[in-house]
Amino acid sequence: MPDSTHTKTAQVTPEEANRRQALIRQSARLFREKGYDATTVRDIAAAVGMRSGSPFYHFKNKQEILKAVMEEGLHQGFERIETALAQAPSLQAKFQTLVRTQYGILHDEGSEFIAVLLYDWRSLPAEYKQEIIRVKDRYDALWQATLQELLQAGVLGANTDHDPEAVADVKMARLLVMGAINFTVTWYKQQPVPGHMDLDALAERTVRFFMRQHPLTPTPSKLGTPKG
Amino acid sequence: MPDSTHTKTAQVTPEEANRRQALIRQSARLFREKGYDATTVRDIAAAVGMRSGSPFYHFKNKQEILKAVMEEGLHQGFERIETALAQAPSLQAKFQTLVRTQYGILHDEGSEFIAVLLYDWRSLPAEYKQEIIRVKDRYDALWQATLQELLQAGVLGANTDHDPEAVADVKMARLLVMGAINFTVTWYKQQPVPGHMDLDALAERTVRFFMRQHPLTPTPSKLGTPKG
DNA sequence: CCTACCGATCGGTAGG
DNA sequence: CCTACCGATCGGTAGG
Repeated sequence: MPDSTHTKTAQVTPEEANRRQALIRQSARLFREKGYDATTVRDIAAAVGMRSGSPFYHFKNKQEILKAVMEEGLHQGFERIETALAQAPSLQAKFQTLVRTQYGILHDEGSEFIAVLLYDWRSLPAEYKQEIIRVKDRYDALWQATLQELLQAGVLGANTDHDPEAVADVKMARLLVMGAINFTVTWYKQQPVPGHMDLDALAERTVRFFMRQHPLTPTPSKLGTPKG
Repeated sequence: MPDSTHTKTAQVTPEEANRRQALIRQSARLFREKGYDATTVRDIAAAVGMRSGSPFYHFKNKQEILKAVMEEGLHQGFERIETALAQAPSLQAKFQTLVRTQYGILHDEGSEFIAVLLYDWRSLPAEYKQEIIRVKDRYDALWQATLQELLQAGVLGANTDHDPEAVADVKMARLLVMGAINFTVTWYKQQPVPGHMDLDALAERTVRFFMRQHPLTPTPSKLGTPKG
């Protein structure tokens, strides 16, 4: 239908971009639901009203669709988190909005991209992984910076007997906190039931578990500190 | 080779049990490495020195192999955790051994079963899921009991302004702590490099992040408590 | 547990 | 983007 001379690397029509976006969105939904391997290209084509071979007009192969889903998730997520952080009035609010935003990214309807990244990372070819990691590093850096501030302020985690400057400690805190939150993709499910814990409640409980209301005066450490 | 009249539901020879165990072990290794879907029955057969059709002498289908892998993991894990808890001299030691043991279960060589459960849960048919969940509930109960004690003692998490009796709080704490630990399957990798963080160090850092050395006197809550 | 095999599915392509 | 199709792979089975 598009009569433009599309040489694939040249410009794409807005119409083509739309179709491509539809494929990415529906693929994310299907991957999240059944997994990358269990989703066939035929499933994806059917979800956007195409015939089985047509997705390959937009993507070289199935793996490129997966890569596109993950990139979309990281870009959307980065923007959402950056915006949220910019509006937070305090350090405590930064953490709260970080957690709440991440839960939205993971669990909002139509936002299945990052869950797919978490679930189907193994299915991504090694070459593609490198490209995605580069974007993911920027995403993680937003977390890292905020968590470092929280550690320095002495309001994150159960103790203050760590060196708040130590990158290793900040990184460990990030991996544990993000791990706890990201792992909710395996057990949390939104439900429109009155008594059910919604994303606000989930975020509030998470924040309360990880963040102190008031800074602690450092307690004498009972565990030996390895060196230095 | 086995000349016994094996009617499949009747008794199995020790030799058959051995072969079955070998299939489970090698399947776990392959599933962990490549994922359930990406592992073929031919891969599994080759790993134990069988021909492609022979695993079906021991298992009705591929999904039953997955189920067996998960069951094996839960049984082994339950025993390891139960034993470890029984030997812990104090409440603090209980948490430390719980965390360290879980890391062993997730990352020890030859202990890929639970990682497969975490990674490939989606691939398990619904009927099988129910059976596995029954065993998993007992496993989680060991954690739940210990975490409840820790919350009551006021040494777990960043705050004490929760009701230590509230089951919902204990459950949330368990999901967050186990989530953080279980999520390490996505980023932690054992390496025999001198400077590399080993499982002991990983456990120590985790414990230090989640557990206070000394109980806190309850701080006045700044967040509104929803009801009651 | 092997041999020999099948039916179905699936990613991907040629040619318009 | 459709039509028509292919080559390969894969889970699973019959029959010994």
